[in-house]
Amino acid sequence: MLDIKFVREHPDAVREACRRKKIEADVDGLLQLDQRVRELKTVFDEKKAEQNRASKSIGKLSPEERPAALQGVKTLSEAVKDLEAQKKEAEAALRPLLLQVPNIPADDVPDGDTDEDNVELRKVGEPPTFDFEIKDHVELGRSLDIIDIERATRIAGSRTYFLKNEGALLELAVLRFALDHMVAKGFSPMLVPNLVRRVAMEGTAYLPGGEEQAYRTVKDEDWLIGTAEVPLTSYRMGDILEASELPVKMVGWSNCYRREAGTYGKDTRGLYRIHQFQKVEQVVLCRADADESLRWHQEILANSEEVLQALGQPYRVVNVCTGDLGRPQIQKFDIETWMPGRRGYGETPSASRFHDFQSRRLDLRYRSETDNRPQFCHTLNNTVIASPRVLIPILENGQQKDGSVVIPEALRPYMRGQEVIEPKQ
RNA sequence: GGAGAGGUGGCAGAGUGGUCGAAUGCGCUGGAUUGCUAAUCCAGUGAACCUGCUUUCGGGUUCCGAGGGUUCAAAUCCCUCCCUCUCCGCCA
Repeated sequence: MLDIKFVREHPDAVREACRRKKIEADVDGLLQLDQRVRELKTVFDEKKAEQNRASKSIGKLSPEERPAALQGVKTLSEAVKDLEAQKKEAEAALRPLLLQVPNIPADDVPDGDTDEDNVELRKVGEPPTFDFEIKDHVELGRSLDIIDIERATRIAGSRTYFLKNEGALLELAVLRFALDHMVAKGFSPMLVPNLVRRVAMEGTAYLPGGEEQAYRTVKDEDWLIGTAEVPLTSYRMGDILEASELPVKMVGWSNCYRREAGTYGKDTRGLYRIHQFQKVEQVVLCRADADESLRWHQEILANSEEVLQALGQPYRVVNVCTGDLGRPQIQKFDIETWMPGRRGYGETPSASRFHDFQSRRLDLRYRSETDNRPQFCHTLNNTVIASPRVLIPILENGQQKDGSVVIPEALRPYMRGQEVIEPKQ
């Protein structure tokens, strides 16, 4: 959610943002309503002040003097009530309009319609070449006896899986490796609620709008998180932080649940697009300073790149274009890892910065040391690693002619030193 | 699941129709004192919004969980909802 003052003062920037992001928002209607709200407020304030003065003086009157004075104030009070109703109605209509308004994309976000227009910033690592016919992760998972999708489907439906044997250990290894990497960088490790109230979903801007994408419990209205970003960013909701507490650097580990509605027939094979996975996620809360925000954006992006590099995975970084950017983001960098089975790069981590778009909804503020007024924090987040999706490149890139898979060195300490996963049959 | 208690400023915690944006304590800021630190003393210290010949100065409105009601007047009375806690039961 943007500051209404900002919209008022920079309507053209807001219209430009709508145009670039291809998001509809009634900016003119919003501005007209804002004007009306302020006019009503001025009139209401004046009348109410008059009433307050009159009321106050009644308290000081003697019992004999009161009845006469009461008559006059009563009509005044009725007029005030009427004005208040009008004002409230206008204010209530304002919020939904404001919620439609997208955040302003950064200048260096490329224009475009879909992810095909995302701009590649850099490639790191060379996709491996194979002198044999490669298997994809589904085939490898079966021959190594580490992934079972068929049986999962029987008991849990589409887009589900079992990880077993080294598959289970490999997932825990990669997650733990990612977590340790972030803890070494000063991020606080957090195990978070996976089931949250509506406020947290709304505060992080997943609701309203994302109802179809999230699971909800039937008896209580609780939501299964699609990412640890939800509880982590909401963690200090409603607080006024001391400036000395910033930046808040957190790394959370959670299960993530996504309905993947509207994706029927898309990415149906294997572990790419599934209903449940585990993710290590980094979240930063920092001062309301665009430059500082940008520096953190680069840093959290680098953190995730370091993890992929340590795992020896070839990847590229793309600057996500306006049409593929969500409403809340200023800018987003996706990291795409080479997946031989797809003969291309597949999305893995995704680093976003929001400025105060989320914190305004969450009422997440800090008291700056310069001027003493509370200000909204800036929020950022990035995936460190999401599994089992990351197992796809690890298995596919690491496969050998004999059907075995080499475990990245960085993970071996978490696998009791195991170097290779051998085929079972 | 059964019974009860409660939601007040950065925090703790008074306040049960007007003198309450709200006592007191802690914290914080400034000052005094002080070999240093601590302690002590004095002063200040909520937020949002509107507005004033945008002047580190003023005026106003709103906010005591949320929403509604009673009243000239509500933190205080009534209703609805949300949330938290305690005890009992059940249980990983």
